[in-house]
Amino acid sequence: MQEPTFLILTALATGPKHGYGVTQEVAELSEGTVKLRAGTLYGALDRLVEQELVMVDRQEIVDGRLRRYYRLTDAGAGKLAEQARRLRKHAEAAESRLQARPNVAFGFTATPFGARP
Amino acid sequence: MQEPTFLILTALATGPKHGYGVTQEVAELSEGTVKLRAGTLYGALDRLVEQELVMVDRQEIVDGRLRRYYRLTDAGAGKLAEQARRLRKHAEAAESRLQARPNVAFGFTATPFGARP
DNA sequence: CGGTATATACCGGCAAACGTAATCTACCTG
DNA sequence: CAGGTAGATTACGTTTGCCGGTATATACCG
Repeated sequence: MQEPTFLILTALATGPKHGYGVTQEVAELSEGTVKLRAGTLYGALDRLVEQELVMVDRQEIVDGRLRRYYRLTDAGAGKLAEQARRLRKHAEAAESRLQARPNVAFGFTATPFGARP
Repeated sequence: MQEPTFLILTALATGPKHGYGVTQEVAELSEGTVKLRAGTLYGALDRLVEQELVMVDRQEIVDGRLRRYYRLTDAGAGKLAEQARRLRKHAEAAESRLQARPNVAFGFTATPFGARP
């Protein structure tokens, strides 16, 4: 599972949202670093529905525009929990290994012989 | 950056390793869940070298076989640190949201009306 | 002698994300 | 009232990067 997909599931964890709402929620929870494009968003949602990690909650028509709400299934919540644990483990592994690494504490220090800037 | 790539950088954080060594290290640090295939490994290494996140440290010939060691560049270590922080944030966001979610505390509880098992 | 472990190279396939444009309505601004 | 912005989804082509398999080569073990 890739990052956009993971974040979509995370956004849906607090309750049903429609596609556009997911985009906003993802932008927020990622501190503005991830802005989902339409292609990514709806493509991922379709796949998630197919995999039954997400389902269509309901749909409304507001101002003549369709608004389709999605929500996590139990399987989706389970999958998200599993993936979150996985990510955390990986992040911890990386961070502890980086600490053990003497050089490059903050930004730029010793670039060993022969390396370019 | 995807998971295999992230794990390759993590494996190299403790010091230079050759390709095969990276595979083993990744299998270990991921608790056996990620076993890199040759195509994935060398493809990713080539890309990382091109992006200058990793560089060839040295190469030896052992038993007539080439053994090429790779190591993290400073840029690579920086990128890894950044990505690790990112992953941790995402994992935290997901986990706190899942806690806030009442049903599905442990595995299987209330499956709302109309959902299949 | 055959299988397994160590190591890397190469290549085609494919899923997913990326990017952009098109569409439609409501609302605000000059 | 024209024109831009925000909301919301659909559609389509491109690119990226992982996946799987095959090939190659040597050493060691049973």
